[in-house]
Amino acid sequence: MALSFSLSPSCLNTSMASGSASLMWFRKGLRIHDNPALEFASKGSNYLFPVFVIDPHYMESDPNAFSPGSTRSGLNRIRFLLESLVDIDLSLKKLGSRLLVLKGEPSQVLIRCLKEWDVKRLCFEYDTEPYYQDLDAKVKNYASAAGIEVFSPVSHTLFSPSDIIQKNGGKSPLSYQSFMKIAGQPSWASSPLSTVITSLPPVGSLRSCEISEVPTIKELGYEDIKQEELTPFRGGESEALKRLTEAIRDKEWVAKFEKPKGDPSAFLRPATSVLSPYLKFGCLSSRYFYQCLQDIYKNVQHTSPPVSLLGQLLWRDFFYTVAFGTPNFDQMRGNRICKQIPWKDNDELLAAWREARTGFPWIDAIMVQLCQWGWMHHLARHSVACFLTRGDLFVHWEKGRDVFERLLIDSDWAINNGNWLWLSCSSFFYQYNRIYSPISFGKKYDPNGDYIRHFLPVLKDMPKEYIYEPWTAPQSIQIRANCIIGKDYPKPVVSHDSASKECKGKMAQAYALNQKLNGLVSEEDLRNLRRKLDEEQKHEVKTKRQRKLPIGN
DNA sequence: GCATTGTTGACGAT
DNA sequence: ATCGTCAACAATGC
Repeated sequence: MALSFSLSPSCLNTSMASGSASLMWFRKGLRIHDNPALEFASKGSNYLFPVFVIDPHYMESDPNAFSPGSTRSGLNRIRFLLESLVDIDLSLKKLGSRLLVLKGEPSQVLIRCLKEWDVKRLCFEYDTEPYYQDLDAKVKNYASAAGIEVFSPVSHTLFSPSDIIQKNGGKSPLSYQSFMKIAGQPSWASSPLSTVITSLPPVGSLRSCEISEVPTIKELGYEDIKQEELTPFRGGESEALKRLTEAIRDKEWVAKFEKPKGDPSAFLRPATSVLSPYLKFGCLSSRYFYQCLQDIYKNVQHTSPPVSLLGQLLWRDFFYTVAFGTPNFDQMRGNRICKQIPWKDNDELLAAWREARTGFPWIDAIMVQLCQWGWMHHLARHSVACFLTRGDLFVHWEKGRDVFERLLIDSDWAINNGNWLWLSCSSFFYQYNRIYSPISFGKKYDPNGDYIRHFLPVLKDMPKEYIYEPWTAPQSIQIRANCIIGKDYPKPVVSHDSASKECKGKMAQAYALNQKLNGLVSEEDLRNLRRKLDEEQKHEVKTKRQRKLPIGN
């Protein structure tokens, strides 16, 4: 199908003076197709400078991090980004241009480029994340003072988050249904107009700016890591379009797609499209994806949002909108939509979870897949997120969020935080009595435990009767399976039955407090509740011990 | 105030 | 495979 997006005529001012230069600043939106900023930058300019800035904060090796990578990102995602940059560089070269890679604090680098190259027009995709809101404000301030035209279109999402918030009376909708009601159809949904870029203006003189090619992982200062320990997913627009074509070739699969029915244990052929990392970096346009889906839907009976494939794109927009409209969205404190809950500060439990040694094979296998692939099925994410927070360990969702943010190749600020709020029953979803069992949830999809055997080879010879609960295997079986529990594979860090019961009790008390104080729970209120819960637990342990004592002693 | 709804729980009965 | 039960939440709409 043709790429078909129109820009409103007012955006297309082609009467620029000759000799003018435009700068296209790539951040997300690492694609040529459906890229309004790139298109606008290339129109009516004699020179085009396509720039990507390597932000040391994001890219520089950090030996103190808990996994290989920078302070903010694991190596898998850094590599995915570099692959995406190589791909866009190749595409630009085919169009008579190239990618100019620079290093440094992005606003400083950008401002220097604008001066040096006498840029008259600066184009970049609008970004709703707080980091870019701050950064972009600096760059825009400079540009407007210097008389540089700025074009910053919303093209990462289907809708403009600020439009939706405005339509909803200044607040973002807080449920999917209310979001859907307000959103309606995207403005561009039925305006097919092909805008395939066939050539680009040449890159002008670079003067004294230091430009490099896209660096390799090694050049960024990282050790080479064994291929088999890295993600099987390759970055880039070409790969994204290939994956999309493959996914939508099976029209029946697209029409019948129901997210909650997917199999989280499928790893040879994942149950979902795995387009999320490409959407995250903008290697794939969500709007192009949307139009491809509509193309298929119009001829066949199909599932509907929220469970359909289209529904997944709308979830993405939903979280982007709430995240944009909610101050302190990424933390509990000061977040008006987040329940205040006295989470435990327990680094040992957190480390056990993060390092895949909780002793629950289903949980640990998922965490290994996260570390190796940087991707796991949505329901697998639910399992481990629920386990860490309200289900078993009662560790703060922000801690789990940090681990996902670092390791996922598709980690996306709005969506990741939104889902952690959801799974921890801090917002959006509140039925804390519905807990995923770390034993039976995986078993119902994969009774043989093939997923566990693949990601936890230490358990590969454990009989299927015990693979979800290896600590219950008789010693003789453990010996035969070459896996002694407590030595080769850990014992469970908690008993799921008692831990989940305890969690439910804590959630009930925390909810009651939030309700009583109308959500205005102070640090002190939370401290008091935490103390109360600790005392109750001590008492509980004591009475249990007493019950165990032989009668008559 | 009350009924309904909410992307995806576990478990047991049919 | 589909249902009711368990125990039970908040937001929404009437």
